[in-house]
Amino acid sequence: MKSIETNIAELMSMLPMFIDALLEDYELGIDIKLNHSESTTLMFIKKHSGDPMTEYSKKIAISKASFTYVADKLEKKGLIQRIPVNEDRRKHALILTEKGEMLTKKIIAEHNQHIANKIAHLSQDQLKDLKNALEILVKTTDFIKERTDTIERNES
Amino acid sequence: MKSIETNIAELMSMLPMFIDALLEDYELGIDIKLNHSESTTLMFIKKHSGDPMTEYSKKIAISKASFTYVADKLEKKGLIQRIPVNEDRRKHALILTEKGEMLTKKIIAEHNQHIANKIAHLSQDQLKDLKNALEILVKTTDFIKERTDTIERNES
DNA sequence: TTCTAAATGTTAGAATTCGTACTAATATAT
DNA sequence: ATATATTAGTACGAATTCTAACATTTAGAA
Repeated sequence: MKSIETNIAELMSMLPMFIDALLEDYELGIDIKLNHSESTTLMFIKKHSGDPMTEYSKKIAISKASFTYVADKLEKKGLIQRIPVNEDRRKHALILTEKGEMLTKKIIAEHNQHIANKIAHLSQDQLKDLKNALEILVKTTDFIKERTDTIERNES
Repeated sequence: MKSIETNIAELMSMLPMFIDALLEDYELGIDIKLNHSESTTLMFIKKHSGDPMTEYSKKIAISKASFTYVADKLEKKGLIQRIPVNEDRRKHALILTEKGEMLTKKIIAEHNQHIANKIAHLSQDQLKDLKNALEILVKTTDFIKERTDTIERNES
């Protein structure tokens, strides 16, 4: 009999396949070429604008160094702007340009539609279960991160 | 009021952060250098040995072209072997070598321990909820994949 | 203060992944 | 039976991500 922790560890390994299944065949019908990191970044900025760059790099789960590359590309395409933060001159907040705003609206609509199509044949009960499951993961993420932060503070 | 499908689409974007939170600081205490794709592949082969390469590439969610690179590295390190499949000579089954078996045991133990540490402060109820949530995602993955396969067959 | 440690973002080069095209083998249709 | 389409895996160049090292700025301690 495996422990529940072991069960969870094993189930974790299936998550990339879940994400892949839901994003399969996802292609943006827009004129500007954007990869997944770029479009996801735009969506995060639209949802919560003006955060420093490291914040977004954590959300799309790439290193801050890699995120510099993503931000450069989005800036060159005229979709975002780096804004120096007065209170902390190390930080650079990101905001959408006018062009970025308009494009991101389309991206979000297409993204939501794509996912909706993928789960269109699920029953209402299955949809509710799926939504609840994802909410559990979000809560768990917060819980783990809070704890991690606390530990790090105590160590210093 | 957003539709449940839209809620799900938005929640989806948090999954990479969830995975990241649970794998943070994960380092293998073994003498051979392995990246995440390599160690995950070994664990999948140990769990279900002898599948053709494409099967594993789907599980770790990289393209089959990229998986060739991963398999090459594991083979050069003496951890796996490509075995030609008689019934279908296009396919190459993967199996662990003796060395690969031994190493993968350690990897699995360390992986499970790492996850266990990350969720150690969750209550029993939280653990149950998390396990159930992950199981829902696995079921949903299967459901979506079945449906997709059916659609593809009908289109041809 | 003043020294030290930590955080933010960038750079450079290596490692990994991707997209496309290709060969070989199999499945399907006519 | 033959032609056509699909599948498994690989090769190669481009794109993306990573790690390590760095400058700058801020936070904390002595």
